[in-house]
Amino acid sequence: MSYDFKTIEAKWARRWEEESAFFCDTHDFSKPKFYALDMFPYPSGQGLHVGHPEGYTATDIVSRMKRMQGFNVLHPMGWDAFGLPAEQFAIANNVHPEGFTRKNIAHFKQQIKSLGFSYDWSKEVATIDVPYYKWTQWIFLQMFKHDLAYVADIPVNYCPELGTVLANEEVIDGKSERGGYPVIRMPMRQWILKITAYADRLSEDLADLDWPKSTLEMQRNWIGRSEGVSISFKLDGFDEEFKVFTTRVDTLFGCTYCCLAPEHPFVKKYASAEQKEAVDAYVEAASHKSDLLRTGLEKEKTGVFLGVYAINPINGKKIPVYVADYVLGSYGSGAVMAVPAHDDRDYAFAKKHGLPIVQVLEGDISEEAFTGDAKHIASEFANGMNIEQAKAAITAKLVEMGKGERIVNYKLRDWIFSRQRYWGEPIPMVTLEDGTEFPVPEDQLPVVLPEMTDYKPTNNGQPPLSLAPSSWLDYVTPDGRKGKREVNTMPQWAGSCWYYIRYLDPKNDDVLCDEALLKHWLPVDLYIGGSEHAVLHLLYARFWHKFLYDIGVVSCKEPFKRLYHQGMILGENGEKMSKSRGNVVNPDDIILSHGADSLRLFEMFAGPLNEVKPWSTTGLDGAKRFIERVFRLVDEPVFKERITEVNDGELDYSYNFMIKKVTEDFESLAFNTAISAMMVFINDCYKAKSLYRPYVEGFVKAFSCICPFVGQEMWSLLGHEGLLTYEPWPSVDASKLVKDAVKIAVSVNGKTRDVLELPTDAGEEEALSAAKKSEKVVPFIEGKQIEKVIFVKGRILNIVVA
RNA sequence: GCCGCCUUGGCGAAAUGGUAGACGCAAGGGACUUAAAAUCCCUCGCCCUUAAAAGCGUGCCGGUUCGAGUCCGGCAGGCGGCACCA
Repeated sequence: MSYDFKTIEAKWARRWEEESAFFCDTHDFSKPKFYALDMFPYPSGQGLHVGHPEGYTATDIVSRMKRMQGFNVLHPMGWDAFGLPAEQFAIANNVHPEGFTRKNIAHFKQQIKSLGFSYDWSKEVATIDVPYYKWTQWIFLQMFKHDLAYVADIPVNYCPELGTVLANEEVIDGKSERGGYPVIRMPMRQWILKITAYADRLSEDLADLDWPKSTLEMQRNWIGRSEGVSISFKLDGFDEEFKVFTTRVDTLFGCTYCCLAPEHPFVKKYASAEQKEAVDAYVEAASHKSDLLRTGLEKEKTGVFLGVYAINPINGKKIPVYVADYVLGSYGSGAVMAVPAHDDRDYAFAKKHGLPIVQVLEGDISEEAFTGDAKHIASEFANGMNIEQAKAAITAKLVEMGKGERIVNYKLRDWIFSRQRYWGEPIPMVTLEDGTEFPVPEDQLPVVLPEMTDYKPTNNGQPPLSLAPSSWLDYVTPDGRKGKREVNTMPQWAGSCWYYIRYLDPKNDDVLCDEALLKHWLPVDLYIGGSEHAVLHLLYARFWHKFLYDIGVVSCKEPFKRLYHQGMILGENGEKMSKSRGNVVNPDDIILSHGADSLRLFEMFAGPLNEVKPWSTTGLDGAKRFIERVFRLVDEPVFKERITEVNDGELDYSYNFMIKKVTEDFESLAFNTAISAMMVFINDCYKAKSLYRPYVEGFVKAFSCICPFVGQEMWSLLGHEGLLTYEPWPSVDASKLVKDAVKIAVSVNGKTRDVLELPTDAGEEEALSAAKKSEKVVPFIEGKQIEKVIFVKGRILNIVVA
């Protein structure tokens, strides 16, 4: 019987299901724990694509190995199920988004099951489940109680096409992250989470994480911590000061004007009578510009003189104050000191408006600002100092004068947390008739989404829930005050902020998770998912986790100890898979044509997990061919007969080397090289006269992590009744890894001339005398002075001649 | 513009500073077969060559080293992220 993947895969999928083979008793603390987590998918209408199994196979391989190594492994799966596409589908087809979503979940689940992942389905969660989002709402209430959630009328990123606001993280080049629709700025009442209160810790704690460097860097840049000095400038003729933030306090003597953001309160208040008209017109125009226009393409520095002056605190000089939209209202204090000689933007602005340029550091400023380090030449007491020294000296002076203080600023802004959508968690708040915000009491959770027939936002910008029946909308507090429920819902990111916690205890209705389980299982040991979440999900989840730490729910500071990103799988033509390019590969087709094991093997062998790699039909054929080659060892009589109970030693080295390599490579997620080591072993098996049974079985265990169906089938063909799941992981006999003889490269002046076979313990002298006898080496050293000999045992002998 | 990553055969790739190209794909040749498929064996960086040996070779230029794909400096190209953050 040859390799019949359809029968094999159906058979073992059924058996695993029947026996709940991968059930994890989270309350069993007797074994060391291992928590392997996948980023749970959004169950889209298209079903799984071939990118999903890539990351899932990686965590599955590690999970299977860890189980065999004696760990209690938690490997769960769930659904990030709230979201825009379902709502848009519902509107277009006049159905409820939940039905569509549930159908997609069922489809995803069936697809995932057919791929042989060892998930414990008893832990499954979906963010749309009422018992789940009850606790999402509970966490929100705790944040509200700790002053981390507030409402404000603020300028937001509004997407008319989607009919909702978006977080800063969801806006890319002035367009929505989902759909790519234009986004405009407009003021709106919004719920906001004070993520900035955690900016310092979110930035600092990155240092302890085993995460990809690039992701750490992206988060660091996004949070944008910067140390500097806040300086007070007095307005000339008024008893009023404004503050500017600078990281280059050393250049203060070169400050020749100041700029305020259009949003700065002083702009309207202190613009002079003559300038008022021009200033108002400028501010008005700036408020209509979208962020894209204001910060993007249009690099020209515009601005208008306010008609007032400020006093530079360090030298008492009177300098003009401008309003300019290159100054952002949302960063620092919304005001800057301008030093044209040593800042590119200020240079451009000063040139355009004919403002004086005062050079304080040595350097060429004839064409552009000088921003490098140099000696100060016009900074009075700081002359002769470099940047660092001058910063210290001038800061000290400002502090002494009471005009400056060291502060830290962040680029990170608070998280706009409300969406004008139906298909999201209701925000458990009520606006009372007196206008105050009232949190729904915890014992009244969950606030369940009301049944509705229309999910469209109203045309006056009100969220769909504003049309909910009054039985839902109207609320009376326990002490009799009346109010209306919040009609905004949470963004899709809310549910994914804490799902890894709920997996531990998914059915608990009393608390979001049992305390003992939290202590034992967190943090997540291995988290694999796409890098597109580097600053969205992965930042938000860290924020929530830190909050839960502060209120004593979790006991570790970070949720995900080790993070890894799988690389994208491109189409066969090397381009991104897309319907329009016609290069999409559907995993269902592959399972039918080659089987799940071949798909898993191919994706793991195609290249390093974190790299972008193209799909390859012939590569997939090759994967299947290897499985068939492996399968033959226990299936074809000619090989079966070679399996013996006595070890003739022939495969000792090959087997032990393979197991060692595979164990290390699985641990470091280098599956492509682990597989190549397995291929080498199998090639050796084909040449061997006999196959020592324990070696064949050890191989099958390792192989079954990648190809679980055929691995299990082979295990059964080798005469075992049970499942492989908890069979002990094969061990390595290190003594078998020592060879009697080694090949040593002999090089002359670094160029390899011969390879000699020498006893393993051969020393330098033995190697050198052997080399001197080699006819390939002799011509290169003959008649020359040997100046030096470098010998690395078991590796190389390098002879240096004059 | 700034930050990070990457660049090795026809292709995917491998190589604790120590024999560059393991393993696989594609290609070519052979065995088996009436034939094909499957399988098994062999060849497979470039140049010169009947062959061997020598020479060249990890994007480009330079450096460190007995020895560099690997470390350092500069440049080019590609990918990802941020983008007036003072």
